[in-house]
Amino acid sequence: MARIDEVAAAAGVSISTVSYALSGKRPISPDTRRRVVDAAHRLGYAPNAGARMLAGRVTHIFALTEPLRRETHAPTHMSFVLAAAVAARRHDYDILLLTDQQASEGMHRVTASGLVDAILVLDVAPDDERVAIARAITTPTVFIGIPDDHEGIDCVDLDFEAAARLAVDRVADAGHRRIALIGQPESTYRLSNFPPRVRRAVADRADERGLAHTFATTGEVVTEADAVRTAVGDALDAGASALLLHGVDDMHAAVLDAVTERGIRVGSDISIVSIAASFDTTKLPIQLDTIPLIPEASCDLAVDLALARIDDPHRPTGIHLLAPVYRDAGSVTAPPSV
Amino acid sequence: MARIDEVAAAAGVSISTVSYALSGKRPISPDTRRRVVDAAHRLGYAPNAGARMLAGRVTHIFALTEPLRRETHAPTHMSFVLAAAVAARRHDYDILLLTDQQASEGMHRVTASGLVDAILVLDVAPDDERVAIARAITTPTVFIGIPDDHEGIDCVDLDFEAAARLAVDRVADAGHRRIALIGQPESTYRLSNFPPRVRRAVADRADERGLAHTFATTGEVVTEADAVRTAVGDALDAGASALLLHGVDDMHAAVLDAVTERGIRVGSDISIVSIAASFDTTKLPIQLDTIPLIPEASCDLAVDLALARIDDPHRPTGIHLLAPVYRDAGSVTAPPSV
DNA sequence: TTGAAAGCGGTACCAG
DNA sequence: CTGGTACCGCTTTCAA
Repeated sequence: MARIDEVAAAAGVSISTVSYALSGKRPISPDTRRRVVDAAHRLGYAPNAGARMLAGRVTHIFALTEPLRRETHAPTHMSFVLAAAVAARRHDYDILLLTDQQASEGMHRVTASGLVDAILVLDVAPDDERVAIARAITTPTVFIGIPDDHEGIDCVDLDFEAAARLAVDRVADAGHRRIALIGQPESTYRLSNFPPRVRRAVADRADERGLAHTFATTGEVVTEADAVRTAVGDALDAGASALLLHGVDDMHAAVLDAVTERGIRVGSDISIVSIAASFDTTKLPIQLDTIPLIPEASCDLAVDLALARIDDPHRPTGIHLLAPVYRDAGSVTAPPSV
Repeated sequence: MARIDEVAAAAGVSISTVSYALSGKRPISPDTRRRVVDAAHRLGYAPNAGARMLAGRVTHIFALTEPLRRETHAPTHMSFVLAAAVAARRHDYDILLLTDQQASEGMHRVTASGLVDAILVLDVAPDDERVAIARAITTPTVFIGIPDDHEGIDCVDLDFEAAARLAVDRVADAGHRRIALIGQPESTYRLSNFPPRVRRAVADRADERGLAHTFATTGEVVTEADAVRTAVGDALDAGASALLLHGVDDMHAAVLDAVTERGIRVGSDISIVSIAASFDTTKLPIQLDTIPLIPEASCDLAVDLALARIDDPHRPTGIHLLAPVYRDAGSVTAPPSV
């Protein structure tokens, strides 16, 4: 807990010089600069957080609201939290946790007390209550995920439509003429924002490319292995030679099970692409081509957006989409010549 | 972002009166007190975090170090984070996240900058590197979990030995004479601190109670379904009428599978108790008697300890064990009369 | 029971 | 290129 005046004394300069030498906010001669840095290092100096928050108007803290609800996929969620923390630290920011029960109370509180410079919103729901709060407070807020009503707020997410098109193009280019999209449970298409968009984007692109296409959901509310089996069976019976997957890890596993059971080999008898998977697909028993939803990418961009808005509170808000990336794992090949 | 002077003006009192009226640190007439509270509420006043940290010497922030590594059981981990956040909020504290890569750097940084009042350590390993750091810094640090070398540090955890004894007593009281402990994978008994203790406590208590007992591990490094099946089979062949389980969710599920396959009914043909499960056992296909490891209990106690140490930095450190609680779900009954 | 004012440890402006 | 110093907003003595 060394203080700035101790560093100043040790370096034989004034405290303002120490401040400037360390922040780099005004030119300092290389010599003094070194003396200051040395002294600071030697004393283990770090500016007092409270003093910095008071004097500067910057806290160097982001709040992270995360619902932590039961239905949240824990591993995925953890990756996002970790990615957010890493991205924040790269800019000398720390992460303050706001859990669900405090979503509203917490966002208001950190704003009123000036505890944080910006708020990052995780695990965004289509009708997320935090949208209203974000509009009501002055603290810059960035959503990682896109709610239905996103007027006037900053959002970051994967470009799902582009991802869907990329997947269709890939199998079309490989020569497939009949494809099937294996999707999420029924209810998801009513409750969530993106599954319907992916579905439509796939259908539209398939039409453009002249591909025959089918679509199937995989359960009612949660993924059901039986429903997946049926969906895969129907797709194959309809003559599909390529499957596009959009869903959780369980669904992927069930698809691979169903395919394997039939003695069909992925990457030769059938081609598969996973769209927007947010889990670690390399843990699946068979490696799949993937257009992943990458937590690091989303969080990096979110942090950049937050910093930009802190810098200029009046810059226009908007949705920022991440370009999809295709990860080839050999699960797409030319269709078997019939 | 109303300030204290605005509240003072609105209430017609001095700044210091506002401070005292809100903190309750000195007697204020009921009348002025109400006026102040009203004004503060009306203006949405919250003390500026930076100013409070500077002037008082209290940040109202706890750091939470969490490794977030791959082998961590994500759902369990999330429960602990949530429990810590809730416990902290009850005392007007927020949680600042320190992820793995920053474990050392972060703990030093928050200490040097006075960003937090105390540090909570999650997901403690037997040879945890954070022990050394905790000793080197002045910030009060509480471990949720007990490392091998815990000299001079504060730790909180379930009393595993007591839990083991409780489990043995329960089945012994129910009339069982031969029991089996189904444990963790081999490597865990070398790498981790508590599995061996549970094993020994079960064995000792069983001896005291005159019970025949066996023990089996369930894999090499990770839980293997086959190993579980074998372990269960051996136990039954040896005539065990009660099983004690100490392991992860997968192991529990595998045990229930193995038992069910044999047409044996839990709670009548065989009795089962789960010891120190940190996951949600109610999600298992069959409800089991449990002596759970409760995140809320651990975190509440950890926060209390942290506050106590902030209050008195010189109080003696030590291990604080939580008394085990038996949750009856009907899976223990008298052994079938042969 | 209340008020005035001295810091807390930085930042950044104003000088030089 | 460097130094002096007026705040930042609150807590907490010291006085009344």
